[in-house]
Amino acid sequence: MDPVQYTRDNLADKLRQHGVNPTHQRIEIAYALFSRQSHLSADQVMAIVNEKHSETSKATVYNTLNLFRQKKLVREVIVDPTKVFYDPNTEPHYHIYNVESGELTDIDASAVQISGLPELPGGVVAEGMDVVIRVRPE
Amino acid sequence: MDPVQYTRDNLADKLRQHGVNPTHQRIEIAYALFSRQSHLSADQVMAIVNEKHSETSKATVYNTLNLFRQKKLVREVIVDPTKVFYDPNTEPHYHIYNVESGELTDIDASAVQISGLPELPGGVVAEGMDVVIRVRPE
DNA sequence: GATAGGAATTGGACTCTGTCTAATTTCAAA
DNA sequence: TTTGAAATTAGACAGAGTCCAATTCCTATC
Repeated sequence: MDPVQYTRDNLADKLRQHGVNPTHQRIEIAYALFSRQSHLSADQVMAIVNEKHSETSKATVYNTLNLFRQKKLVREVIVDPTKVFYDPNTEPHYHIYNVESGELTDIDASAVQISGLPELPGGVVAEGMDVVIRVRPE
Repeated sequence: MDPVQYTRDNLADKLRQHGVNPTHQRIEIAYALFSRQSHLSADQVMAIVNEKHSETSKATVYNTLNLFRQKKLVREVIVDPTKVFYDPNTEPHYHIYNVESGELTDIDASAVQISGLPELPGGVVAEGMDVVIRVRPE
């Protein structure tokens, strides 16, 4: 599957495999997400990418994250009403969301069994299922 | 349980039962949500409540919806990255979300079985679980 | 009825996330 | 070297939601 260690080099390949032209900015944004393997908001991506020198604009960060989503390099996680998180893990999995701290943790989907879901209404196809366990400090 | 027909009168009682002082504006907002039994955004609530005469400000709509949520009269549904929906159904249930149309449909939770979820990390308690099936037109 | 005081409501300014646009820069191919 | 499409950019803009100080509304007490 994916390499153990993400480098700018193998990320460039990954982008190409998904039909994304690997520019400097796109590689840096991909590196921010994949090297951490964590859920980042556009804001956080922006801050990481511009840590050393300002090199990527807000517009590019948003353009790129939307492009990555379309090309299925990342997945959106919608749990916080104020911002979207981007998840570099595109394997089926679920989330634990701490509503106080905003912390987001993965749950492996392979162990989870869900049964008894109804038929979908006619004319639509499932795109995915999100499961979020909302928790708060005891 | 809840009355078959919601009236402004029995909604005032319902508010009181949840520790909410039933003012004119709060009753109208409750009526908008409960009489329709559908998922509304703050914007939609605002429009409904001010349909005939302008009688409730934006600040009050937001204040009231947040109060209703705290008092567990309604539940937030977070599926659309741009706005929160408020759901007058506080029984456990899940959702089908049409990402094209924005349409939100309930799934009865009692028929659904979910097993194999991991232990929660220490120091937190579950507040609820959201299940959203994202669909799009075929 | 009059008054007082806390609760609720209000307009409007403000913040924040995300989008849009027109101009500029980059880059690869010829 | 030229050229043209793709990518990036700054900054204006849009929409959801919050905040705050001022006003209005209720209710209890006299």
